[in-house]
Amino acid sequence: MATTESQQKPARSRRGTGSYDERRIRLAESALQTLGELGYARTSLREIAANSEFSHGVIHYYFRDKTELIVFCVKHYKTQCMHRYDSVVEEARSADGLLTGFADKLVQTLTEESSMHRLWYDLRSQSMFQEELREDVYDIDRGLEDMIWRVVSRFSDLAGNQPLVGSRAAYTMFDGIFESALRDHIAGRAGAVEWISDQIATLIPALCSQSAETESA
Amino acid sequence: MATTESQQKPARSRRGTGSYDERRIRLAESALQTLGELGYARTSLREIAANSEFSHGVIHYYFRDKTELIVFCVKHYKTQCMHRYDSVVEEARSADGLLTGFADKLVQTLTEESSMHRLWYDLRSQSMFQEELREDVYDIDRGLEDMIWRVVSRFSDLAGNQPLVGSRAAYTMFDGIFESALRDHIAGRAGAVEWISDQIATLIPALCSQSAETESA
DNA sequence: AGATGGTCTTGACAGTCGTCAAGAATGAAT
DNA sequence: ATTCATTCTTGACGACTGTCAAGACCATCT
Repeated sequence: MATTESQQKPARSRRGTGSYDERRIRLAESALQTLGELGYARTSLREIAANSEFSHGVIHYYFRDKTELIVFCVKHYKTQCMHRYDSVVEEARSADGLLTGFADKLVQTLTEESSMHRLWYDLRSQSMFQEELREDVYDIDRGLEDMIWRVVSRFSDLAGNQPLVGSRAAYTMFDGIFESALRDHIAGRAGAVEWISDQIATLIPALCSQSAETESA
Repeated sequence: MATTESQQKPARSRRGTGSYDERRIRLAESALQTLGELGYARTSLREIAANSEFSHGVIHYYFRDKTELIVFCVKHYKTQCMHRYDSVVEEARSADGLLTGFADKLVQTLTEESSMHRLWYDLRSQSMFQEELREDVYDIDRGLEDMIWRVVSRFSDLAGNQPLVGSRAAYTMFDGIFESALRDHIAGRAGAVEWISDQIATLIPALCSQSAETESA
Protein backbone atom coordinates (compact mmCIF):
# COMPACT_ATOMS: atom_id res chain seq x y z
CA MET A 1 0.00 0.00 0.00
CA ALA A 2 2.25 2.77 1.26
CA THR A 3 4.87 3.22 -1.37
CA THR A 4 8.22 4.33 -0.12
CA GLU A 5 8.97 5.35 -3.66
CA SER A 6 8.70 9.06 -4.25
CA GLN A 7 10.75 9.26 -7.40
CA GLN A 8 8.80 10.36 -10.41
CA LYS A 9 9.87 9.82 -13.95
CA PRO A 10 9.65 13.05 -15.91
CA ALA A 11 8.35 12.26 -19.34
CA ARG A 12 6.68 8.91 -19.10
CA SER A 13 4.85 8.74 -15.84
CA ARG A 14 2.04 11.19 -15.46
CA ARG A 15 0.43 9.30 -12.68
CA GLY A 16 1.38 6.64 -10.22
CA THR A 17 4.84 6.01 -8.87
CA GLY A 18 7.61 4.68 -11.01
CA SER A 19 7.72 4.23 -14.73
CA TYR A 20 5.33 2.26 -16.86
CA ASP A 21 7.63 -0.73 -16.86
CA GLU A 22 8.17 -0.51 -13.13
CA ARG A 23 4.46 -0.58 -12.49
CA ARG A 24 4.14 -3.51 -14.85
CA ILE A 25 6.70 -5.31 -12.73
CA ARG A 26 4.99 -4.35 -9.51
CA LEU A 27 1.71 -5.65 -10.84
CA ALA A 28 3.41 -8.86 -11.92
CA GLU A 29 4.93 -9.30 -8.48
CA SER A 30 1.54 -8.87 -6.87
CA ALA A 31 0.24 -11.43 -9.29
CA LEU A 32 3.05 -13.82 -8.42
CA GLN A 33 2.24 -13.46 -4.75
CA THR A 34 -1.41 -14.29 -5.36
CA LEU A 35 -0.56 -17.09 -7.76
CA GLY A 36 1.73 -18.61 -5.19
CA GLU A 37 -1.10 -18.67 -2.68
CA LEU A 38 -3.98 -19.86 -4.84
CA GLY A 39 -2.30 -21.60 -7.74
CA TYR A 40 -2.61 -20.90 -11.40
CA ALA A 41 -6.09 -22.33 -11.86
CA ARG A 42 -7.81 -20.59 -8.98
CA THR A 43 -6.30 -17.17 -9.38
CA SER A 44 -8.53 -14.65 -11.09
CA LEU A 45 -7.60 -11.24 -12.37
CA ARG A 46 -9.88 -9.68 -9.79
CA GLU A 47 -8.07 -11.53 -7.01
CA ILE A 48 -4.73 -10.39 -8.38
CA ALA A 49 -5.94 -6.82 -8.47
CA ALA A 50 -7.46 -7.03 -5.01
CA ASN A 51 -4.08 -8.05 -3.57
CA SER A 52 -2.37 -5.22 -5.40
CA GLU A 53 -2.56 -1.46 -5.27
CA PHE A 54 -4.64 -1.35 -8.44
CA SER A 55 -8.20 -2.04 -9.41
CA HIS A 56 -9.21 -4.97 -11.52
CA GLY A 57 -9.63 -3.04 -14.73
CA VAL A 58 -6.08 -1.76 -14.84
CA ILE A 59 -4.69 -5.15 -15.74
CA HIS A 60 -5.85 -4.74 -19.30
CA TYR A 61 -4.10 -1.44 -19.43
CA TYR A 62 -0.75 -3.07 -18.74
CA PHE A 63 -1.35 -6.48 -20.27
CA ARG A 64 -3.28 -7.52 -23.35
CA ASP A 65 -4.94 -10.46 -21.63
CA LYS A 66 -4.52 -12.90 -18.81
CA THR A 67 -2.08 -15.10 -20.68
CA GLU A 68 0.28 -12.21 -21.37
CA LEU A 69 0.26 -11.37 -17.68
CA ILE A 70 1.01 -14.94 -16.71
CA VAL A 71 3.82 -15.26 -19.22
CA PHE A 72 5.27 -11.99 -18.02
CA CYS A 73 5.09 -13.22 -14.45
CA VAL A 74 6.85 -16.44 -15.38
CA LYS A 75 9.62 -14.61 -17.12
CA HIS A 76 9.99 -12.22 -14.23
CA TYR A 77 10.16 -15.08 -11.79
CA LYS A 78 12.78 -16.70 -13.96
CA THR A 79 15.15 -13.81 -13.45
CA GLN A 80 14.61 -13.99 -9.71
CA CYS A 81 15.61 -17.58 -9.13
CA MET A 82 17.99 -18.50 -11.89
CA HIS A 83 21.18 -17.64 -10.10
CA ARG A 84 20.23 -18.47 -6.57
CA TYR A 85 23.10 -20.88 -6.02
CA ASP A 86 25.82 -18.94 -7.77
CA SER A 87 27.22 -17.50 -4.58
CA VAL A 88 27.33 -20.95 -3.03
CA VAL A 89 29.31 -22.26 -5.98
CA GLU A 90 31.72 -19.35 -5.98
CA GLU A 91 32.42 -19.32 -2.28
CA ALA A 92 32.92 -23.04 -1.89
CA ARG A 93 36.51 -23.96 -1.15
CA SER A 94 36.11 -27.70 -0.70
CA ALA A 95 33.85 -30.45 -1.96
CA ASP A 96 32.33 -30.92 1.46
CA GLY A 97 31.83 -27.20 1.87
CA LEU A 98 30.00 -27.03 -1.45
CA LEU A 99 27.88 -29.96 -0.42
CA THR A 100 26.72 -28.44 2.85
CA GLY A 101 26.36 -24.98 1.34
CA PHE A 102 24.20 -26.35 -1.45
CA ALA A 103 22.12 -28.42 0.92
CA ASP A 104 21.60 -25.46 3.24
CA LYS A 105 20.51 -23.28 0.38
CA LEU A 106 18.12 -25.95 -0.85
CA VAL A 107 16.60 -26.22 2.60
CA GLN A 108 16.26 -22.46 2.78
CA THR A 109 14.52 -22.44 -0.59
CA LEU A 110 12.28 -25.27 0.49
CA THR A 111 11.10 -23.54 3.63
CA GLU A 112 11.11 -19.88 2.63
CA GLU A 113 10.06 -19.98 -1.01
CA SER A 114 7.70 -22.89 -1.03
CA SER A 115 4.84 -20.89 -2.52
CA MET A 116 6.88 -19.68 -5.45
CA HIS A 117 8.08 -23.16 -6.16
CA ARG A 118 4.73 -24.85 -6.01
CA LEU A 119 3.62 -22.22 -8.47
CA TRP A 120 6.54 -23.11 -10.71
CA TYR A 121 5.55 -26.78 -10.65
CA ASP A 122 1.96 -25.80 -11.25
CA LEU A 123 2.84 -23.78 -14.31
CA ARG A 124 5.14 -26.49 -15.62
CA SER A 125 2.32 -29.01 -15.37
CA GLN A 126 -0.05 -26.59 -17.05
CA SER A 127 2.37 -26.26 -19.93
CA MET A 128 1.61 -29.87 -20.80
CA PHE A 129 -1.95 -28.75 -21.59
CA GLN A 130 -1.42 -25.15 -22.63
CA GLU A 131 0.89 -24.76 -25.56
CA GLU A 132 1.55 -21.06 -25.14
CA LEU A 133 3.34 -21.70 -21.86
CA ARG A 134 5.72 -24.31 -23.19
CA GLU A 135 8.45 -22.15 -24.58
CA ASP A 136 8.88 -20.09 -21.42
CA VAL A 137 8.66 -23.15 -19.21
CA TYR A 138 11.28 -24.83 -21.34
CA ASP A 139 13.61 -21.86 -21.05
CA ILE A 140 13.29 -21.78 -17.28
CA ASP A 141 13.88 -25.51 -17.08
CA ARG A 142 17.08 -25.19 -19.07
CA GLY A 143 18.18 -22.30 -16.90
CA LEU A 144 17.66 -24.36 -13.78
CA GLU A 145 19.43 -27.27 -15.42
CA ASP A 146 22.46 -25.06 -16.03
CA MET A 147 22.31 -23.89 -12.45
CA ILE A 148 22.40 -27.42 -11.12
CA TRP A 149 25.12 -28.36 -13.53
CA ARG A 150 27.28 -25.54 -12.23
CA VAL A 151 26.99 -27.08 -8.79
CA VAL A 152 27.69 -30.62 -9.93
CA SER A 153 30.64 -29.79 -12.14
CA ARG A 154 32.09 -27.53 -9.49
CA PHE A 155 31.82 -30.39 -7.04
CA SER A 156 33.57 -32.77 -9.38
CA ASP A 157 36.30 -30.19 -9.86
CA LEU A 158 36.81 -29.83 -6.13
CA ALA A 159 36.67 -33.59 -5.58
CA GLY A 160 38.84 -34.46 -8.57
CA ASN A 161 36.06 -36.50 -10.10
CA GLN A 162 34.05 -36.78 -13.26
CA PRO A 163 30.25 -36.69 -13.29
CA LEU A 164 28.65 -39.96 -14.26
CA VAL A 165 25.58 -38.43 -15.83
CA GLY A 166 24.77 -35.54 -18.10
CA SER A 167 23.37 -32.23 -17.01
CA ARG A 168 19.85 -33.11 -18.04
CA ALA A 169 19.73 -36.27 -15.98
CA ALA A 170 21.35 -34.60 -13.01
CA TYR A 171 18.81 -31.80 -13.07
CA THR A 172 15.79 -34.03 -13.36
CA MET A 173 16.96 -36.10 -10.41
CA PHE A 174 17.49 -33.09 -8.17
CA ASP A 175 14.26 -31.64 -9.38
CA GLY A 176 12.38 -34.80 -8.53
CA ILE A 177 13.90 -34.88 -5.09
CA PHE A 178 13.15 -31.23 -4.46
CA GLU A 179 9.57 -31.51 -5.68
CA SER A 180 8.96 -34.52 -3.47
CA ALA A 181 10.42 -32.75 -0.46
CA LEU A 182 8.36 -29.67 -1.29
CA ARG A 183 5.16 -31.66 -1.28
CA ASP A 184 6.08 -33.16 2.06
CA HIS A 185 6.93 -29.77 3.48
CA ILE A 186 3.74 -28.14 2.26
CA ALA A 187 1.63 -31.01 3.51
CA GLY A 188 3.24 -30.63 6.91
CA ARG A 189 4.80 -34.07 6.86
CA ALA A 190 7.84 -34.13 9.08
CA GLY A 191 11.33 -35.01 7.94
CA ALA A 192 11.40 -33.24 4.60
CA VAL A 193 14.31 -31.02 5.56
CA GLU A 194 16.38 -33.85 6.93
CA TRP A 195 15.57 -36.07 3.98
CA ILE A 196 16.61 -33.63 1.31
CA SER A 197 19.81 -32.76 3.15
CA ASP A 198 20.62 -36.42 3.37
CA GLN A 199 19.85 -36.97 -0.30
CA ILE A 200 22.17 -34.18 -1.38
CA ALA A 201 24.95 -35.48 0.82
CA THR A 202 24.75 -38.93 -0.73
CA LEU A 203 23.58 -38.25 -4.27
CA ILE A 204 26.14 -35.73 -5.45
CA PRO A 205 29.13 -37.83 -4.44
CA ALA A 206 27.43 -40.86 -5.96
CA LEU A 207 26.93 -39.04 -9.22
CA CYS A 208 30.59 -38.02 -9.26
CA SER A 209 32.23 -41.21 -8.15
CA GLN A 210 33.99 -41.75 -11.42
CA SER A 211 37.49 -40.65 -10.54
CA ALA A 212 40.27 -39.80 -12.90
CA GLU A 213 42.55 -41.23 -10.24
CA THR A 214 41.68 -44.19 -8.09
CA GLU A 215 39.67 -43.33 -5.08
CA SER A 216 40.42 -45.17 -1.88
CA ALA A 217 39.52 -48.62 -3.02
CA MET B 1 -17.53 -25.20 -29.23
CA ALA B 2 -19.36 -28.47 -29.25
CA THR B 3 -23.04 -27.82 -29.57
CA THR B 4 -24.69 -30.14 -27.15
CA GLU B 5 -28.02 -30.44 -28.88
CA SER B 6 -30.64 -32.68 -27.52
CA GLN B 7 -29.58 -35.50 -29.78
CA GLN B 8 -30.58 -38.77 -28.18
CA LYS B 9 -27.92 -41.40 -28.30
CA PRO B 10 -29.13 -44.44 -26.47
CA ALA B 11 -31.72 -46.40 -28.48
CA ARG B 12 -31.30 -48.89 -25.70
CA SER B 13 -32.78 -49.01 -22.31
CA ARG B 14 -32.95 -45.58 -20.76
CA ARG B 15 -32.55 -47.40 -17.55
CA GLY B 16 -28.82 -47.61 -17.46
CA THR B 17 -26.93 -50.75 -18.25
CA GLY B 18 -24.89 -52.31 -15.54
CA SER B 19 -25.05 -51.68 -11.84
CA TYR B 20 -24.91 -48.39 -10.04
CA ASP B 21 -21.23 -48.81 -9.27
CA GLU B 22 -20.46 -49.83 -12.82
CA ARG B 23 -22.04 -46.68 -14.16
CA ARG B 24 -20.15 -44.66 -11.60
CA ILE B 25 -16.98 -46.16 -12.95
CA ARG B 26 -17.99 -45.56 -16.54
CA LEU B 27 -18.70 -41.93 -15.74
CA ALA B 28 -15.36 -41.66 -13.98
CA GLU B 29 -13.58 -43.11 -16.98
CA SER B 30 -15.24 -40.61 -19.26
CA ALA B 31 -14.16 -37.92 -16.86
CA LEU B 32 -10.61 -39.23 -16.88
CA GLN B 33 -10.57 -39.10 -20.66
CA THR B 34 -11.71 -35.48 -20.66
CA LEU B 35 -9.39 -34.55 -17.82
CA GLY B 36 -6.49 -36.03 -19.72
CA GLU B 37 -7.29 -33.85 -22.68
CA LEU B 38 -8.06 -30.54 -21.01
CA GLY B 39 -6.35 -30.79 -17.66
CA TYR B 40 -7.81 -30.47 -14.22
CA ALA B 41 -8.33 -26.73 -14.27
CA ARG B 42 -10.08 -26.43 -17.61
CA THR B 43 -12.38 -29.41 -17.34
CA SER B 44 -15.94 -28.57 -16.42
CA LEU B 45 -18.68 -30.94 -15.39
CA ARG B 46 -20.58 -30.08 -18.55
CA GLU B 47 -17.59 -30.97 -20.67
CA ILE B 48 -17.22 -34.26 -18.83
CA ALA B 49 -20.87 -35.04 -19.40
CA ALA B 50 -20.72 -33.99 -23.05
CA ASN B 51 -17.95 -36.53 -23.67
CA SER B 52 -19.90 -39.23 -21.90
CA GLU B 53 -23.17 -40.99 -22.47
CA PHE B 54 -24.89 -38.94 -19.81
CA SER B 55 -26.22 -35.44 -19.46
CA HIS B 56 -24.61 -32.86 -17.24
CA GLY B 57 -27.11 -33.14 -14.44
CA VAL B 58 -26.50 -36.81 -13.79
CA ILE B 59 -23.13 -36.16 -12.26
CA HIS B 60 -24.77 -34.99 -9.05
CA TYR B 61 -26.77 -38.15 -8.99
CA TYR B 62 -23.63 -40.27 -8.80
CA PHE B 63 -21.31 -37.85 -7.04
CA ARG B 64 -21.95 -35.32 -4.31
CA ASP B 65 -19.90 -32.61 -5.96
CA LYS B 66 -17.05 -32.04 -8.34
CA THR B 67 -14.37 -32.83 -5.79
CA GLU B 68 -15.85 -36.22 -5.00
CA LEU B 69 -15.87 -37.03 -8.70
CA ILE B 70 -12.25 -35.98 -9.09
CA VAL B 71 -11.12 -37.94 -6.05
CA PHE B 72 -13.00 -40.97 -7.30
CA CYS B 73 -11.32 -40.60 -10.68
CA VAL B 74 -7.92 -40.37 -9.08
CA LYS B 75 -8.50 -43.47 -7.03
CA HIS B 76 -9.82 -45.34 -10.03
CA TYR B 77 -6.82 -44.32 -12.07
CA LYS B 78 -4.62 -45.49 -9.23
CA THR B 79 -5.85 -49.02 -9.56
CA GLN B 80 -5.24 -48.94 -13.29
CA CYS B 81 -1.56 -48.06 -13.27
CA MET B 82 -0.24 -49.31 -9.99
CA HIS B 83 0.88 -52.69 -11.20
CA ARG B 84 1.84 -51.85 -14.74
CA TYR B 85 5.36 -53.17 -14.42
CA ASP B 86 4.62 -56.28 -12.42
CA SER B 87 4.67 -58.57 -15.42
CA VAL B 88 7.99 -57.13 -16.51
CA VAL B 89 9.46 -57.83 -13.10
CA GLU B 90 8.09 -61.35 -12.96
CA GLU B 91 9.10 -62.38 -16.44
CA ALA B 92 12.62 -61.03 -16.29
CA ARG B 93 15.27 -63.74 -16.19
CA SER B 94 18.35 -61.57 -16.28
CA ALA B 95 19.39 -58.12 -15.17
CA ASP B 96 19.80 -56.96 -18.74
CA GLY B 97 16.44 -58.41 -19.67
CA LEU B 98 14.79 -56.56 -16.82
CA LEU B 99 16.53 -53.40 -17.90
CA THR B 100 15.30 -53.55 -21.49
CA GLY B 101 11.87 -54.77 -20.50
CA PHE B 102 11.46 -51.92 -18.04
CA ALA B 103 12.75 -49.37 -20.52
CA ASP B 104 10.41 -50.64 -23.22
CA LYS B 105 7.46 -50.47 -20.90
CA LEU B 106 8.38 -46.96 -19.86
CA VAL B 107 8.58 -45.90 -23.49
CA GLN B 108 5.23 -47.50 -24.16
CA THR B 109 3.72 -45.63 -21.23
CA LEU B 110 5.32 -42.42 -22.38
CA THR B 111 3.89 -42.63 -25.88
CA GLU B 112 0.56 -44.34 -25.32
CA GLU B 113 -0.57 -42.97 -21.97
CA SER B 114 0.82 -39.49 -22.10
CA SER B 115 -2.54 -37.88 -21.43
CA MET B 116 -3.19 -39.90 -18.32
CA HIS B 117 0.23 -39.11 -16.97
CA ARG B 118 0.12 -35.40 -17.59
CA LEU B 119 -3.16 -35.48 -15.71
CA TRP B 120 -1.43 -37.27 -12.87
CA TYR B 121 1.25 -34.62 -12.69
CA ASP B 122 -1.40 -31.95 -12.92
CA LEU B 123 -3.32 -33.37 -10.00
CA ARG B 124 -0.17 -33.84 -7.97
CA SER B 125 0.71 -30.21 -8.47
CA GLN B 126 -2.81 -29.18 -7.59
CA SER B 127 -2.52 -31.09 -4.34
CA MET B 128 0.04 -28.52 -3.22
CA PHE B 129 -2.74 -25.94 -3.29
CA GLN B 130 -5.80 -28.06 -2.57
CA GLU B 131 -5.61 -29.90 0.69
CA GLU B 132 -8.39 -32.36 -0.01
CA LEU B 133 -6.35 -33.95 -2.77
CA ARG B 134 -3.24 -34.55 -0.72
CA GLU B 135 -4.09 -37.82 0.92
CA ASP B 136 -5.03 -39.59 -2.30
CA VAL B 137 -2.07 -38.11 -4.16
CA TYR B 138 0.18 -39.29 -1.38
CA ASP B 139 -1.22 -42.80 -1.55
CA ILE B 140 -0.68 -43.01 -5.28
CA ASP B 141 2.83 -41.67 -4.94
CA ARG B 142 3.68 -44.34 -2.41
CA GLY B 143 2.14 -46.99 -4.63
CA LEU B 144 4.26 -45.86 -7.54
CA GLU B 145 7.27 -45.77 -5.26
CA ASP B 146 6.68 -49.38 -4.33
CA MET B 147 6.31 -50.27 -7.98
CA ILE B 148 9.66 -48.71 -8.86
CA TRP B 149 11.26 -50.32 -5.86
CA ARG B 150 10.12 -53.74 -7.01
CA VAL B 151 11.98 -53.13 -10.26
CA VAL B 152 15.12 -51.83 -8.58
CA SER B 153 15.34 -54.52 -5.96
CA ARG B 154 14.60 -57.20 -8.52
CA PHE B 155 17.43 -55.83 -10.62
CA SER B 156 19.83 -55.89 -7.74
CA ASP B 157 18.78 -59.46 -7.02
CA LEU B 158 19.46 -60.52 -10.58
CA ALA B 159 22.72 -58.61 -10.68
CA GLY B 160 23.87 -59.69 -7.25
CA ASN B 161 24.07 -56.10 -6.06
CA GLN B 162 22.73 -53.87 -3.37
CA PRO B 163 20.87 -50.64 -4.12
CA LEU B 164 22.77 -47.53 -3.11
CA VAL B 165 19.68 -45.44 -2.38
CA GLY B 166 16.37 -45.90 -0.65
CA SER B 167 13.07 -46.48 -2.37
CA ARG B 168 11.97 -42.90 -1.96
CA ALA B 169 15.05 -41.48 -3.63
CA ALA B 170 14.95 -44.04 -6.40
CA TYR B 171 11.35 -43.24 -7.16
CA THR B 172 11.78 -39.49 -7.20
CA MET B 173 14.68 -39.82 -9.61
CA PHE B 174 12.79 -42.02 -12.02
CA ASP B 175 9.80 -39.82 -11.67
CA GLY B 176 11.78 -36.72 -12.50
CA ILE B 177 13.26 -38.41 -15.54
CA PHE B 178 9.87 -39.63 -16.72
CA GLU B 179 8.20 -36.29 -16.20
CA SER B 180 10.92 -34.52 -18.12
CA ALA B 181 10.68 -36.99 -20.98
CA LEU B 182 6.90 -36.66 -20.93
CA ARG B 183 7.11 -32.90 -21.33
CA ASP B 184 9.48 -33.35 -24.23
CA HIS B 185 7.25 -35.92 -25.84
CA ILE B 186 4.09 -33.86 -25.46
CA ALA B 187 5.81 -30.74 -26.76
CA GLY B 188 6.91 -32.72 -29.79
CA ARG B 189 10.60 -32.33 -29.06
CA ALA B 190 12.54 -35.16 -30.59
CA GLY B 191 14.70 -37.61 -28.70
CA ALA B 192 12.56 -38.17 -25.63
CA VAL B 193 12.21 -41.89 -26.25
CA GLU B 194 15.90 -42.40 -26.87
CA TRP B 195 16.84 -40.26 -23.90
CA ILE B 196 14.70 -42.08 -21.38
CA SER B 197 15.81 -45.48 -22.64
CA ASP B 198 19.39 -44.38 -22.26
CA GLN B 199 18.78 -43.03 -18.78
CA ILE B 200 17.26 -46.29 -17.61
CA ALA B 201 20.12 -48.29 -19.04
CA THR B 202 22.68 -46.24 -17.16
CA LEU B 203 20.87 -45.17 -14.01
CA ILE B 204 19.66 -48.48 -12.66
CA PRO B 205 23.07 -50.14 -12.81
CA ALA B 206 24.61 -47.01 -11.33
CA LEU B 207 22.14 -47.10 -8.46
CA CYS B 208 22.97 -50.75 -7.80
CA SER B 209 26.73 -50.73 -8.15
CA GLN B 210 27.37 -51.56 -4.54
CA SER B 211 28.72 -54.83 -3.19
CA ALA B 212 30.47 -57.48 -5.29
CA GLU B 213 30.83 -56.55 -8.95
CA THR B 214 29.26 -59.71 -10.30
CA GLU B 215 27.90 -58.97 -13.72
CA SER B 216 24.60 -60.43 -14.76
CA ALA B 217 25.28 -64.08 -15.39
C1' DA C 1 -53.63 -52.64 -16.00
C1' DG C 2 -51.74 -49.17 -12.58
C1' DA C 3 -48.33 -48.02 -9.16
C1' DT C 4 -43.62 -47.68 -7.64
C1' DG C 5 -39.13 -46.07 -7.32
C1' DG C 6 -34.70 -45.80 -9.24
C1' DT C 7 -32.61 -43.36 -13.23
C1' DC C 8 -31.95 -39.56 -16.19
C1' DT C 9 -32.98 -34.94 -18.63
C1' DT C 10 -34.00 -30.33 -18.74
C1' DG C 11 -33.90 -25.83 -17.38
C1' DA C 12 -32.94 -22.59 -14.22
C1' DC C 13 -30.34 -20.31 -10.19
C1' DA C 14 -26.64 -17.44 -8.41
C1' DG C 15 -22.10 -16.69 -8.75
C1' DT C 16 -17.65 -15.90 -11.10
C1' DC C 17 -14.92 -15.24 -14.97
C1' DG C 18 -12.22 -12.33 -18.69
C1' DT C 19 -12.91 -8.42 -21.19
C1' DC C 20 -14.00 -3.93 -22.48
C1' DA C 21 -15.96 0.81 -22.84
C1' DA C 22 -16.86 5.20 -20.83
C1' DG C 23 -15.32 8.42 -18.23
C1' DA C 24 -13.06 10.31 -13.98
C1' DA C 25 -8.70 11.58 -11.95
C1' DT C 26 -4.16 13.17 -12.43
C1' DG C 27 -0.13 15.85 -13.62
C1' DA C 28 2.66 17.94 -17.32
C1' DA C 29 2.73 21.32 -21.02
C1' DT C 30 1.06 25.43 -22.83
C1' DA D 1 -6.01 28.44 -16.28
C1' DT D 2 -6.70 25.71 -20.01
C1' DT D 3 -5.45 21.92 -22.70
C1' DC D 4 -4.12 17.35 -23.21
C1' DA D 5 -2.37 12.70 -22.90
C1' DT D 6 -1.75 9.29 -19.61
C1' DT D 7 -3.40 6.58 -15.92
C1' DC D 8 -6.87 4.47 -13.30
C1' DT D 9 -11.82 3.38 -11.66
C1' DT D 10 -16.23 1.90 -12.27
C1' DG D 11 -19.73 -0.66 -14.08
C1' DA D 12 -21.38 -3.49 -17.32
C1' DC D 13 -21.54 -7.41 -20.95
C1' DG D 14 -21.94 -12.21 -22.27
C1' DA D 15 -20.16 -16.55 -21.36
C1' DC D 16 -19.20 -19.94 -18.29
C1' DT D 17 -19.30 -22.38 -13.85
C1' DG D 18 -21.22 -25.84 -10.01
C1' DT D 19 -25.38 -26.94 -8.18
C1' DC D 20 -30.04 -28.22 -7.68
C1' DA D 21 -35.09 -28.79 -8.25
C1' DA D 22 -38.83 -30.48 -11.00
C1' DG D 23 -40.29 -33.65 -13.68
C1' DA D 24 -39.90 -37.19 -17.54
C1' DC D 25 -38.64 -41.72 -18.47
C1' DC D 26 -38.75 -46.78 -17.89
C1' DA D 27 -38.15 -51.54 -15.83
C1' DT D 28 -40.24 -53.96 -12.58
C1' DC D 29 -43.77 -55.37 -9.19
C1' DT D 30 -48.38 -55.96 -7.67
